[in-house]
Amino acid sequence: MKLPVATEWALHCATSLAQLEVGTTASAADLAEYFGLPAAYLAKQLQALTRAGVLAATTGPRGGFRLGRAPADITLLQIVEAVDGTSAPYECREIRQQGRGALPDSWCRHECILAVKMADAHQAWRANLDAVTLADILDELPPTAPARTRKLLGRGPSQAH
Amino acid sequence: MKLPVATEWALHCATSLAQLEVGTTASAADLAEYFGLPAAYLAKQLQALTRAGVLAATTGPRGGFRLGRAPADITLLQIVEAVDGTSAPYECREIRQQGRGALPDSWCRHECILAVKMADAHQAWRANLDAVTLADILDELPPTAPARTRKLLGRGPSQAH
DNA sequence: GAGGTTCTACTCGGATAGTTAGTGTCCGAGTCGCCATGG
DNA sequence: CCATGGCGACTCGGACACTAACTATCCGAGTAGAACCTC
Repeated sequence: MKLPVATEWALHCATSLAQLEVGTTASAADLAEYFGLPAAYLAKQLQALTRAGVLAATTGPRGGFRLGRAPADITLLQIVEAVDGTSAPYECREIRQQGRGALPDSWCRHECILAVKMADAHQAWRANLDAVTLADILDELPPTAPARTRKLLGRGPSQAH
Repeated sequence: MKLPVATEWALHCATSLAQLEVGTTASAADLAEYFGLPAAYLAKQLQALTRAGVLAATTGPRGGFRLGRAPADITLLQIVEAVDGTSAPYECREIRQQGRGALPDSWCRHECILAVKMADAHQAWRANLDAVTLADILDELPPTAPARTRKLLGRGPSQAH
């Protein structure tokens, strides 16, 4: 059971984008340079986050990614499942109904107790991540962090003239 | 994040072995036929369970696997981590200290808050599985299940003469 | 008939190939901003 | 000087190779049991 490495990338990128002024964007290349990551592969993950509604993408010059919802409405679970998928790690293949010792159907009216317990644990994991929002994360950062992030990463909308 | 298919095998094999009389063993080939699984690969997983102390192995004729401890002292977590390893699914690679936006060391005195939250969720998952023992599972099975399992799978110690 | 010995067959255990999912990369479609041009 | 049209560059989006882990398999070391032989 191993989460993709990109999970960490997604969490940090979302946290950084949450620190920018509303209306401000950062391109995939900017974020890649900011964290020292492969740009193309990071872009792939940001696309997944966009499909999930966590981020919103704008094309063209001065375009890039920004948060798709308010930080208080984005949970860590949504970010993790956007890049890793929503399927449960334990998949019951009903081996109790296979082989020489296959149980009769009458014994399988209820779901396999082992699968239930594994699903319960997974739900506990999900609930734990779903209880933490990006707003909660921002509260834990040093007060000077947003200003620093904006300086190094932020890029405001067209402000010429 | 995906658990190996062998996780289900391990859980069901341990549950079945827990239903046998004490002193009774079942070989890897027996269990493989009982569940309709590839024998050699299943044996590899049973070896892992043996290394973890969940099972105990006996070689030679009439040998095989049996529970290494009392069912009440074996938790689902021990079985799962025996086959999947104990490493956490989320591995923090400290990308906050890499790239253009690398944070200074003074900001990294505490562990990354995101890594903490991910670790918390993993611990919740582990605690959930560690709270369920094989004895708990046996209590949930139909009363007639152990007799059936013993009949189809069990193979008592030498009873010749 | 009893004991010892040998032998066989069965067990686990680790080392060796094949296949799927994650990782990394590339190129193309679309869009916004800038610049030159004309009024 | 201002409005407009065209152009260019930058952006995301999806399609194509490469690597690591899980899956599957084989053969070898060790041991308990049984058969056999001897006394």
